[in-house]
Amino acid sequence: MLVDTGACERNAHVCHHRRSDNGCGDCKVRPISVCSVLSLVELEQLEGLSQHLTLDKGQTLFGQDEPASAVFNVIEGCLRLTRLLPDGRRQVMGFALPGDFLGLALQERHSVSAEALGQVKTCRFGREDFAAITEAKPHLLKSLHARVRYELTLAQDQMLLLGRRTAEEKVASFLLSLRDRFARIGHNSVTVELPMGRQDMADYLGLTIETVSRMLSRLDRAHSILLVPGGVRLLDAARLERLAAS
Amino acid sequence: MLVDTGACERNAHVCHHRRSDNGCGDCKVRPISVCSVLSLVELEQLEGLSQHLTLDKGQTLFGQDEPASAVFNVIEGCLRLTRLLPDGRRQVMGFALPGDFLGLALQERHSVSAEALGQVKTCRFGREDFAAITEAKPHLLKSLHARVRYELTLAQDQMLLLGRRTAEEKVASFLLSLRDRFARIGHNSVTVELPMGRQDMADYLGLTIETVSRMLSRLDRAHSILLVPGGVRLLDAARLERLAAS
DNA sequence: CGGGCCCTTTGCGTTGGATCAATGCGCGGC
DNA sequence: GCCGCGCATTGATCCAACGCAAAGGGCCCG
Repeated sequence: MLVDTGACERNAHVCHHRRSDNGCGDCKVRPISVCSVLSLVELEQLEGLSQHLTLDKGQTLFGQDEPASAVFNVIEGCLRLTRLLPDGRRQVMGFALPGDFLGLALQERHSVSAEALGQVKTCRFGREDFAAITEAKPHLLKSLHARVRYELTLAQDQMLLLGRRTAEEKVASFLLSLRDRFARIGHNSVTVELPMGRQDMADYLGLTIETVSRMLSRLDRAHSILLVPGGVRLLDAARLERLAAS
Repeated sequence: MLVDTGACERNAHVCHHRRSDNGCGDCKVRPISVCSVLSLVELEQLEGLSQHLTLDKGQTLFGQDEPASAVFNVIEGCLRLTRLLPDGRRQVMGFALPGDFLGLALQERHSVSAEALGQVKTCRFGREDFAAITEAKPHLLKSLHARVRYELTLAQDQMLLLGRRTAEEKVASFLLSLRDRFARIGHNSVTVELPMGRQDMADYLGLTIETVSRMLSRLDRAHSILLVPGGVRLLDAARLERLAAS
């Protein structure tokens, strides 16, 4: 559970050049992002204020307690959102996938750090710029509002999971929710990719790495899942659902 | 942790008569509620759409999975927001105090039940009515938005607490956060009132009633707190802070 | 293709909090 | 005042998950 506090990489690659090839118009995640409510004209305005930003595996998009100078749309890849206690205990607050919006809470300072779990592409907006846009566009505000409300219900689900579920239920529930999230962004498959390591799963579920590993092995032995490199194949989703729901 | 599913009381008292004595104009919680952003003229419009609703101890304002027909402002008293698993395990998602808004998530159905921990007074708005008001008043939407964003950060704090803190840290942290919440609504005192029972605290913190009791006794024995009927006197808040922060 | 690195898995002993079981205690009703 | 009820406390035991240690396996790099 203790993690090293090694210096983190911040040298993300910013595309300053005009994005003629991939503007907002043909953005892959537009239909599932907060931008989906904007018209083509509005998208063009937005485009001028945005920057593409690419991160490599392990790089930090922003760190806990840093001033929140920008917000982001995730276009590609997966990020880990973590909060660290002074003594090194860590809680993973969530994993951001394509279409997710980072900085919803719009606080002065980020309450979590966001780190890339693989190559990640994001769309960056300056905080001031973004505040101005939402001010001017009530339907964007409503879209953001709907998204925070959704995030709040997810957070409450997670509170129930952390407070009252057993290790096995936690792991089963995690695999299913990840499958559903991937399905919603078009990755429909019985094989669920796990872009995060065991330690990340453990810190997300309030467990230790050993317990996560043991529960995965147990589910594997029971033929509920099949452990494959980089992911998990769900063999008996119904059984997992029963475990997750209780 | 198992709770009986006895029939819950719903016969809340509704004031249908015109509230000449206590309109929104002199509402006690207005400065700290989402209504604080409305002008006096707007408040009068709002008043026509609202109903006062009084609950006695143990009565249910709304139940989990019921269609969400209304939203509420808490005026007086304290409510417990709980989510129940099919097998009876319970998670208390939070406690609502005066000034709090119930139904922020604006879902089709309530994801929690809300039960009065003592006498409670609320201000009720029909769902449709309320949606129409927020549609018409962007500053109210912004106020709600700010509130959900705040709730989201609270939920994340709670996730860290549930996932990574020890029993003693959980209890210390709970007492401090309750003190702070009471302070914000004017109840400034070293003695923190505990309107909820031990079981409620346990279900909020992901513990059992016995563990909560033991931790309170331990803090008492260490002279960090003093257990008094109906509450707790914080004797060494600094020590509690150290425990809570780690 | 071999060595080193890092992550994962597994075994085994430990433990924090759960569970079980009394007992205590405040409060309302009679 | 005394009884009964619902909650809270305390003690004794248990067990799910933790912590440690060692072994396994994939992958990169020379």
